[in-house]
Amino acid sequence: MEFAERGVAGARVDRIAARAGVNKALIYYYYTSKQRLYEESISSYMRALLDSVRLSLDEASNLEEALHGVAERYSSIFLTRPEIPRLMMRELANPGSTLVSQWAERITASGVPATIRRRLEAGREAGEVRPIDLRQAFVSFLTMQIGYFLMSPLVDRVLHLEDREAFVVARRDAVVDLFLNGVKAR
Amino acid sequence: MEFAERGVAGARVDRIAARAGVNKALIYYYYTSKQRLYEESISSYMRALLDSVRLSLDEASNLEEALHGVAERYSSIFLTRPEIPRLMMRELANPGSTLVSQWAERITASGVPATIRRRLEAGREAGEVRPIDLRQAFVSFLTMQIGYFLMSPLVDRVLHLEDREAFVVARRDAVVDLFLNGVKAR
Amino acid sequence: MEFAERGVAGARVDRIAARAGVNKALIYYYYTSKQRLYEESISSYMRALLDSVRLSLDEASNLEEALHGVAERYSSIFLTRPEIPRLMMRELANPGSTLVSQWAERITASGVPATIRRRLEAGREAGEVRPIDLRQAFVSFLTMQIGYFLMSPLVDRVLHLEDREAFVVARRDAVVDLFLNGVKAR
Amino acid sequence: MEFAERGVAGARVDRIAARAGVNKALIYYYYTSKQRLYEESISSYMRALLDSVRLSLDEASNLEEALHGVAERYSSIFLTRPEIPRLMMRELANPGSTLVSQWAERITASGVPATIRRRLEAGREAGEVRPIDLRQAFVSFLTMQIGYFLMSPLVDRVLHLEDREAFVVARRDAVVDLFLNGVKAR
DNA sequence: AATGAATGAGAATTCATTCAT
DNA sequence: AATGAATGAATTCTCATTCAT
Repeated sequence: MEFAERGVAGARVDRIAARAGVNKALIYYYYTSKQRLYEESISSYMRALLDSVRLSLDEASNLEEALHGVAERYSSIFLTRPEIPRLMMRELANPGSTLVSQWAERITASGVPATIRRRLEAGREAGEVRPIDLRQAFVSFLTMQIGYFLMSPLVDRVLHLEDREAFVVARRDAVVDLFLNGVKAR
Repeated sequence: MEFAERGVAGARVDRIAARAGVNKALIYYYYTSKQRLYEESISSYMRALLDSVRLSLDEASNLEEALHGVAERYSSIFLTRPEIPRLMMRELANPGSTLVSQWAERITASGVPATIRRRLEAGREAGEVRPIDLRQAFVSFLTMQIGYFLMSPLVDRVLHLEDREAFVVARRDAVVDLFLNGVKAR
Repeated sequence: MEFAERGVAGARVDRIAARAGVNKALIYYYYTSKQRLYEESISSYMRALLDSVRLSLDEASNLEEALHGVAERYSSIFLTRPEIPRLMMRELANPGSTLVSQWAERITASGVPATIRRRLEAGREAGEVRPIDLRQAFVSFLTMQIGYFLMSPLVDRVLHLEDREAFVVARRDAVVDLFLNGVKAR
Repeated sequence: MEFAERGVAGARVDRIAARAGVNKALIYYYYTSKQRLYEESISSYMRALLDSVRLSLDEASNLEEALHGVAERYSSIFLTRPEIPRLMMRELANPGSTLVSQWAERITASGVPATIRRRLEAGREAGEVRPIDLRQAFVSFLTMQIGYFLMSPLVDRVLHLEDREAFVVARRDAVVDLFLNGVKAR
C-alpha cells in the first residue's frame, strides 16, 4: 500500500492509480485530493484494528484472558496487514498530525484502555497484582505487543530470525507471560 | 529537524538550508543530493545513540545494572532528542530501506544485544532467570523501552499524561522492574 | 529549431515549449527528458534525409544520374531545412555520441553507399573510370556535397556570396561535373 | 579539450579547472568569464591553423604545389589536433556567432583564398584549366579537404575504415589528384 | 597567485490537480 | 463513470561567478 510504504508526501497518485488499475483522474473524481484519499484509507484501517481488539476484550472474563485476547488480535492483524503498523508509525512521526488525536479519542471511546485498566485494578485489589503504576504497566504491555511490529525490520535482522511467523505466534504468549509474571505479587 | 518531522519525501531542501542559515547550493556542494544529506544525518544520529548505549553497558557489572544503564541511556537520549525516534520510525516504515540493514549490522557489531543476552544467560544458569525464550525477552525489554517513545504522541493522549517528563523518568525503573520480575524465577 | 541553433546543452526546454505553444510539463509527459526529446527529434530528421536520398538513387539508371540525383536531394533538403546540417555537425563534434554510430548503421543499411560504390565499380570495369581508390572518391563526393552546407556561414563570407541560393543550385552541377571529370579516364 | 567536446554551453568550468589541475577561481582570475576563456582558446587555435596554411602557400611555386601544400597542412594539423575541426563545427553551427565573421575576415586577410584563386586563374589563362566557376572549385577543394575531418566519425564507420591514419595520409594526394583532373582541360 | 567556500539565478524535472470529451 | 491530455506551481539540482583569506 503506497501510503504505508512511502508516506503521504512520498506517495504518488500516479502509482496509486496504476496499482488500482484505474485512471488517475478517477481518484480525484472520488476523493477530491490525495490528502483526502489518505485520510479515508488510514481511517478505515484504524477502525478495523480497533473494532477487532474491542471485540476480543468483550469476550474475556478475566485479566489473563483479556491480555491473551488482545495479544492475539494485534498479532494476527499485524501479521496479515503489515501496512497497518507502517501507516501508524508514519503518522506518529508527524508532529503536526491531526489524525493522532482523533485516534486517541477513538481509542479512549472504545473503552479498551479503560477495560484493561479496570482488570488490572481488580487484580490489584485482590492482592494478585503488585502495587505498581498501572499506567506504566499498560504502556509496557502495549509496547511489547505493538513495538515488535513497528521495529520488526530491524529486530528480525539483529536476532537473525529465520521463522518470523513462528516467532510472532510464540510472541503472544511470551508477552502475556512476561507481563503477568512481572506484574503479579509473589 | 526537517527529516524527522516530514520524512525524506516531505523534507524541503529550501527549508533545511534556511534553517541552517546557509545557501541551498551549499548543501549540494557538501552533500550531492537530498538523499545523501538524509543518509549522513541519520547515520550520525544512530551512531551517537549506539555509542552511548554501548558505553553504559561497559560500565555495568551485572544484569540489573546493565538494564538500568540501557534504560537510562535510551530515555535520556530520546527525551532530549525526540527527532531520533521519529527518524527511526520513518525509516523502519520504508520497506525498501537499505539503512535498516546497515543499522542491524552496526547494532550487532556494537555487541549490545550479545552482552545483554549473555547477562540473561548467566542469570539463567545461576537459576535466577526462568527458562524462557531469551530472544523474546530481549525484544520485550527493547520494545518496552523504545516503544513508548515511538508511540508517545498517541499514548500520552490516551493516558491524559500531564507531566510527561516525570512519566519518562519514572518509566526507566518501571520497565526494568517489570522486566526483572517477569523474568526471574520465584 | 532550438537544438540545431544551440545544441542540447544550450537548448532550453522553456523555450522549446514556448515555441511549440505548449506547457513545459507536456514535453516531459511525452518525452521523459530533454535528452530523449533531442534524440527523437534528430532521429526523425535523419530518417527524412536518408529516405529522400535513397529514393532518388532508386530512380537513377547510371552513374551520372545517380550522382545528379543525390546532389539534387542533398542540396534541396539542406536549403529548405538548414537545421539539419547544424544538428549533424553538433552531434558529429560530440566524441561520446551514440547517435553517430546509429546513423552509420542506418546509412549502411539504406544501401546508399553500396549503390554509389557499385556504380563507380561498374564504370571502372567499363574502363570509364580511372583506377583510383573508390573510398576516397566516395568521401570526396560526399564532402563536396555536404561540406558546403556545413561550412556555409564561413564560406559565404569568404567568397562574399551575394546570391546564395543561386550558388547552391549551381553547385549541384558543379560538383557532379568536377567529380566526373576528376574520376573519368581520358 | 572541453569546449571542443561539449561546446560552450556544455562545457563546465569545474571540469576545465580540474583538467588543467588548477582551482576554478584561478580561471576567473585570468579570464574573467567562461565566454572569454572560450574566445581566447578558439582564437589561438584558429591562428595556428591559418598561419600554418599561409606559410605552406608561400613556399609553393605553382598550382599543384600550392594544392599539395595546403592539403598537407590541413591534414597534418587536423590529424594531430582533432579538437580543431570540432571547435570549428560547433561555432559554425551557431547562428548568432560573431566569431565566424571574424574568422572570415582573417582568412581573407591572410590571402590564402586569393592566392589559390590567382593560381587557378593563371591556369585558366594558360588554357590548362577548363572554364568553370572558380568559386565552386575553390569550395570543392576546401570541403573535400576539411569535410572529411568534420564528418570523420560518421564516414569512418560507414567505410569500416581500419587504418584511419593511412587513409588520411593517402587522402592528401587523392584529393589533389581528383581536383586537378576534375579541373583540367583535356 | 591561489584556493576552498559560498551564492544567485537559473534550468530540468516532478506532481497534484484539472480539463475536455 | 472514465480517461488521455494538459498545466501551474513547486522542487531538486546545477553552474557561472564571487568572496574571503
